[in-house]
Amino acid sequence: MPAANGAKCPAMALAEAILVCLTERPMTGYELTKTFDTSIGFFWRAAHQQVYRELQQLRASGFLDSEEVIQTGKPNKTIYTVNARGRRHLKEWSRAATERPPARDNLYVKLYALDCVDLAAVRAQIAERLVMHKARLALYERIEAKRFSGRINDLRRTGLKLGLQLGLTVERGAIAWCETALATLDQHLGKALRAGRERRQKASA
Amino acid sequence: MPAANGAKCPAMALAEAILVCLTERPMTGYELTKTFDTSIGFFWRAAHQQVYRELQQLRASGFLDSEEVIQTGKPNKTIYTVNARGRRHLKEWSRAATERPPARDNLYVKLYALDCVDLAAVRAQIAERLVMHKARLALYERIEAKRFSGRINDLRRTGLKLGLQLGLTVERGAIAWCETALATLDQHLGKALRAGRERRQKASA
DNA sequence: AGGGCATATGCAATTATGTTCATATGCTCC
DNA sequence: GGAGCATATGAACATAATTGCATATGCCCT
Repeated sequence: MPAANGAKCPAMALAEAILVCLTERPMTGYELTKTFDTSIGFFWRAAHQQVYRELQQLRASGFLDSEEVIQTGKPNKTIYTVNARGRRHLKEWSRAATERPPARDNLYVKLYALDCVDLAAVRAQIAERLVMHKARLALYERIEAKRFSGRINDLRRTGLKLGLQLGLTVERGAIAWCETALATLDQHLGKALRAGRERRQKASA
Repeated sequence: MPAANGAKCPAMALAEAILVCLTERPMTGYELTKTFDTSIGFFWRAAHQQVYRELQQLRASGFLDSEEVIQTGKPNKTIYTVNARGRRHLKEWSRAATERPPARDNLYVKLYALDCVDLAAVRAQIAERLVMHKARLALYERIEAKRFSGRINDLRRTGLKLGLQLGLTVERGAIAWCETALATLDQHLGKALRAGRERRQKASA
């Protein structure tokens, strides 16, 4: 299989997510992995095994240069840098249309057949989501206040700010929805509880 | 490999998405495929090949009963029904915690390194998304008006309405964000245009 | 002395998802 | 008479993502 393919720009976007991270600064696989746990990890997750595998492929494709750094006391590390070809590839890839990916959220599937699920369990799952969305929102707000409060001129940070704003919008919407959903489900659960109490009273009468 | 596994409830949720569809009514693979193009397809997509493959596995796992219907003029069809075991499995599965899946949207990756992309192309992609989100919102609003306007009592339709409300929230947020993003990018593109004009004027002077 | 964590990397296997190709009939439209 | 669509199904291949296993050192805490 030839490594070089100029024209074709397929999906496989973990590769591009890594390239994009490395345009900020050269990094090791280990550092990249930590990035996929935090910043870019907000919308794209990858385990360290995936990162290392993809790095090798990107180097084989000629998009990355690598430099091994000998260390004492710790294992040696390899620092990867996006080269000119990698940057060209990224710009080319950015021109390809982006499809909106489907949500593929198990919670939505459960919602789709609410009469077939364990209602109390699903309620609890939505409550957990609410906590998570609130935590995420608080985090995004902290980042906004700390790093994106003033006027922003450079393009790089403009993109990051837009991403952050998208995150804020998504979390706020999700929080509002969770609260509505919990209220709605509680009505149904209350009904079930009352019905259960009545049955038990009749039985004991 | 044994088909029966009571305790284990792994991810693999296309299977559950199909089960959930079939709890509404028994269907053929062909009908299911159409469902994955519309209603459940709003958040979970699957091609007919995936659907047929999964149906066979679900039948092998003992979650579905199947009945072949001989037809003339058209190919014969197989109608699948969720049996008691399938329903038990679904209820059991509904109890497992749901992780929020990562967005994995290429557009966000491009946003993440806005200084490395083709800015005009990305702007155009956001504009396309805006059109798509507006169309989707309009569709959801039509569905809401037609099928979920009055009071809803049964659990099944409550779940669907909650899903619809989530969709409305998501699309409205996305539309607002796209409009902000386009305005922001236009400032940068305007700047670049003006700079280009100045360069050309100096060159011709 | 042993447990756990941070650093640093990677192979192998499995699961999940997506794409290409294949088949077969009858209808309608041009 | 051919193009294209609706009906109806599936094998085989290809890509992507997750999970289990594996290694190695130094530090801190108990």
